Amino acid sequence: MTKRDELIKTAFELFYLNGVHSVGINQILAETGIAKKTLYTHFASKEVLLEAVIAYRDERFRSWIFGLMSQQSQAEAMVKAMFDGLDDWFNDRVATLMPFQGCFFVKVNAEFLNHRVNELCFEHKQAIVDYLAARLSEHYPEPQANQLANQLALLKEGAIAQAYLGKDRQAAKLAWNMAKPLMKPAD
Amino acid sequence: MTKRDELIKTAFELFYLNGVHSVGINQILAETGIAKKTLYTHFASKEVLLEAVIAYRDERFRSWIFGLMSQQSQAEAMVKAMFDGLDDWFNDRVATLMPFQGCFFVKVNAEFLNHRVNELCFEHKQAIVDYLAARLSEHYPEPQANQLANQLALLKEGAIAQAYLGKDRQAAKLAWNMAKPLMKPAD
DNA sequence: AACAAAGTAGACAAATCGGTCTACCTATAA
DNA sequence: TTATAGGTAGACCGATTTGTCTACTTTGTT
Repeated sequence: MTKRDELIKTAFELFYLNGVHSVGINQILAETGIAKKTLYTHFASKEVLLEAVIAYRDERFRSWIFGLMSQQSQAEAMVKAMFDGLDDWFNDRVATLMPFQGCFFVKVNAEFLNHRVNELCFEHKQAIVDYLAARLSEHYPEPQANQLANQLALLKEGAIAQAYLGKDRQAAKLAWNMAKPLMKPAD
Repeated sequence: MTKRDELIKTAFELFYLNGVHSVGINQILAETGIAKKTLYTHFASKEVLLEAVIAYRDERFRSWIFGLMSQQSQAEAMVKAMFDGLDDWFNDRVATLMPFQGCFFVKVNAEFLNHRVNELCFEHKQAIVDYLAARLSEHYPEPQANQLANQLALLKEGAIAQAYLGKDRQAAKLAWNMAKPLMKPAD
């Protein structure tokens, strides 16, 4: 792992747990044992580092969840794979992600206003809705496929919120119980 | 309005928009025109001020939404009142709240870890689930009433998340569409 | 009238922030 | 061999942070 990757990974862990503004550059350096100059040769500023961290988490999260969903060809099985994946995440059975501490993008988004990172966080969420809509459009006519994608995205966000702040680690199962009847009409 | 209340209100507005750690004490003082010493006679620290701000928002939000829900005696009408209220909130038709910028408690919670404010944010969310469960227990047997309360809370959190980060101001309507069939079994 | 509480204005301290810089040390590739 | 890139250690800068303090003024109550 390059120094650059080490910095991104450690910065993500600290940002995810404590928030972006609570974590100083010096804390990241102390944790990694990397010199300050090295950080600033790879990243022009803390903000640029944060953008790289967002891209890192985005890639990791999406390839994980899309990997699960892409293994299923049927619409209902695909959606179930998503909620089963969330259930694994909430209960710390996903090694590739960190121990569950809510949604990183929701957290980062909360600390900024009218900022570039807000757009990056939005794009992550939008990418998931887009994937859902694209997959569902093979099994449902429009505009049902699109509406269903939005319903499922709402259930997914609700599950994450309830699992984290609501401390309900079973929230993914509850969400799937509500999602299942929505899938019935077609498929 | 006392100086103390002015400080709480302005601090809330700034924290809500920009995040707690992004807003300095001096910024709150400049906005209110109040002297620094006055702030520290009312609040021992920024943290104590934040706790007062959380209590302020908690009281405002709960009395608003419970006020809407308590006007309805039927279970379905009560729940619809909640989602109608959320729809008004998302679309800035609620004067008593601020222009919609997501959930304050979710945002504050994101900036802290293993901290007293995390507990206060949790308590706010729990109070709403508790109210829902109590009202529903008059119309549904246990454990259905309790499960329904958790389902509705998940839909509410999902709607807030989608309305804010997902930029879907119609999310409350979508959530109510999913909530409505859940109410049918009894009532 | 007098006293206590609450207010203002702002200097100040100590710590921390992001970011720059110097001086030196590898490692690799031309 | 030698140049170039990437690395370390850490002093340093200016700005900003929370919080304290002094000196003075206003306000309300007894």
